[in-house]
Amino acid sequence: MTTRKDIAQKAGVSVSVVSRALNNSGYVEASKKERILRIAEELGYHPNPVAVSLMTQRTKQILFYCREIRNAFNLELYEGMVKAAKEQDYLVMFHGSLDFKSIRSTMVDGIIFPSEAAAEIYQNMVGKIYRLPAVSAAFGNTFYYPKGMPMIECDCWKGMELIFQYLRERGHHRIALVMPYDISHEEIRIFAWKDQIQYELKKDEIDTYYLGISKKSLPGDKRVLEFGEEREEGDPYIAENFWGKGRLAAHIFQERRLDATAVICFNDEMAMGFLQEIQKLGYRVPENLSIVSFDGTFVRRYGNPILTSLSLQPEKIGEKCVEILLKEINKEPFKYKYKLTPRLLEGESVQKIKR
Amino acid sequence: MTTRKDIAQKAGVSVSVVSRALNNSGYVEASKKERILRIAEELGYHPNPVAVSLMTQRTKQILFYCREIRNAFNLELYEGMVKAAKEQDYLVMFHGSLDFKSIRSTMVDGIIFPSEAAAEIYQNMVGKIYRLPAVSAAFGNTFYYPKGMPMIECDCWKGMELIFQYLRERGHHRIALVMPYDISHEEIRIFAWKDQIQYELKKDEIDTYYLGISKKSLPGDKRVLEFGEEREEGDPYIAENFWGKGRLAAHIFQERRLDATAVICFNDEMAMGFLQEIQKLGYRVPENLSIVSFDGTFVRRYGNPILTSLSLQPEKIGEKCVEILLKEINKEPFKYKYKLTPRLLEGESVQKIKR
DNA sequence: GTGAAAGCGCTAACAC
DNA sequence: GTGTTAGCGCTTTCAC
Repeated sequence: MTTRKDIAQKAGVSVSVVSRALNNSGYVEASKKERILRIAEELGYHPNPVAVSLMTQRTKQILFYCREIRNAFNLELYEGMVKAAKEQDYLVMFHGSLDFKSIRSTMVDGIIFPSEAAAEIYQNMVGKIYRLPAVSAAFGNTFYYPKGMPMIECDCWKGMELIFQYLRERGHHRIALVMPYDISHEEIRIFAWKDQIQYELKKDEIDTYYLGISKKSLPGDKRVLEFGEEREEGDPYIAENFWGKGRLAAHIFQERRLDATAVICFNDEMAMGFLQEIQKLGYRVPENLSIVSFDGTFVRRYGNPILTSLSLQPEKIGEKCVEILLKEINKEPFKYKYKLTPRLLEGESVQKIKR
Repeated sequence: MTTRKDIAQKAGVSVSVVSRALNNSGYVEASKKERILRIAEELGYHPNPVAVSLMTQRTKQILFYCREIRNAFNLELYEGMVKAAKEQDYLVMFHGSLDFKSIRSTMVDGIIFPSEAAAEIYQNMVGKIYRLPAVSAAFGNTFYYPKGMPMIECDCWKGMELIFQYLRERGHHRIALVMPYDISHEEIRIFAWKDQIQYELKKDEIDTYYLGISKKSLPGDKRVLEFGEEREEGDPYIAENFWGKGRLAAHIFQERRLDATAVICFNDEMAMGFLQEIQKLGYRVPENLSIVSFDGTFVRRYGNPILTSLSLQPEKIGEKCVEILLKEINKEPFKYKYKLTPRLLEGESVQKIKR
């Protein structure tokens, strides 16, 4: 690799002159400058980014600390980040198999978390001693609340309101909720659903219409697997991911003989599993049953019918995360809370029903 | 940030002693070592990765140069890379919005390309002057052939043979091919299909059963968009991506009134679009029409019915890419060609038919 | 205008 | 065993 020293030697000047010529800073005799530039070109010179980083104390890299790369929501978050980062010559690295400790031996200027939970765990483990600028995407989780980290939030509460409004306008009143968690989980979607559904369901019905796919929600049900848990051979429809949990939810829905006319799913992946399996069980979507999900990612298109989904604006969240993180890195002022408004994306999975 | 200097000062020794103590190299008096380690712990010391990189001339980072992050195949390639890289403490960066020139200001020890085409373009543009270790995933493309770069190939020819064998065993003989390219494109899947289908179709039928979704294949058809091209408002079923092209292919299939009993799709995303749209057009899958696609990624599960797909083993390719790239980086011996064998993943989209 | 020199945080050869 | 020194590739200050 050619260095500035090589160029200096060939041009018969010192390294500092080369540096000034190349960086367009300070005084350099015009003819010399030209010669230096030419030689640099000839030698195919490019500055060593590591040396520049050591000098400037900036790596121009950001880490997106995220485990689930197959989750379309995370992908779209990432796309937003890349877009915003590019404008300021930053690169975003996508990584989640890193343990928190080794983040410190990663060449980054800052770090982005995909959720309050990840952010807080990090904060407690290393954030206190290692003060790397960090921001987090957020969804109104009330349990985890990392202190001193800016949060970019999409308003899930508002989102649930929008979904209910949309469904009610189309005649739906008995509306079930499909979640990968237990009903007492500190999740804003659950609170918001309960808040809405109290007008339509009796108190003792709520538990029935809540389809929580977790061990706690379905005690003793062998079909439930936790995230990442190995599936036993031969089981036809369950899996340890959102899609598999969605499929299982369809079976539970049938087993409970629910008379719900609409189902709201935690995210698009779960909805895909639910949709597929409920159709296999003989339901027609949207004729017998309407489905709406959260997220609004591109996978909603893969459904047949295409899913109606509430966009949590992942790309915008991603962009905002980078914007704020870079402010933090550059010691510019920023706020600790940003709130984005969700938007309903109409698909084909909801039908108007007669009362 | 604490440095070794800080520790040295506090411990009353020189930086080199600290270095030796921390790196467990050379002689350090036991009691001093202990003290140094304790102070490092207290101060929350971690070595500056940039400085280490400058010193060792290794960034411990690899770049996966890839544009399409929404493509499940690329995602699974990436997952394989991450897995293999982790074992050797390497990080993989996912990036494709970088122009080739700026790769040079990225802190990486090597670079991985997702296809022969990308690899060759890079090779011609910067690879000749900038000799960064590089490898590429490959699919038997015969047009692009980057010299001097190791290629990890999954055998698409063999894959097509497997698909035909599978389909023939189930009574299929009139088999169409859905591709995002023109029939004269240098693509091994097209060659292999022609090679197989010559036994079952007459020469002048071949063009009809080839469903190429490209401007060249469908001259004057306004519904065709090139990759990345903006879609005009209001068009219901086309798009500038694999999924949209798959949907359009379904319409072409119907318009040509093809009597094919099976369709082979370029990849899972195209198959998802084709599947969805062909069902909307009234075909029943697999009862009226069977579908097989290439790739074998997780999105095949989102189909209803679940797609039967030929796995090109993306994770394994990704792992192998990293394995070879690291050999290249570490100047260990390696071969220039590695070939993986594809595997058919059965789904629900193929049915046995009576002759 | 220019070049020597110091320094970013770390390593490693070498003298003591 | 330990400290001094030079150097990785670059920037920047400061004499000249």
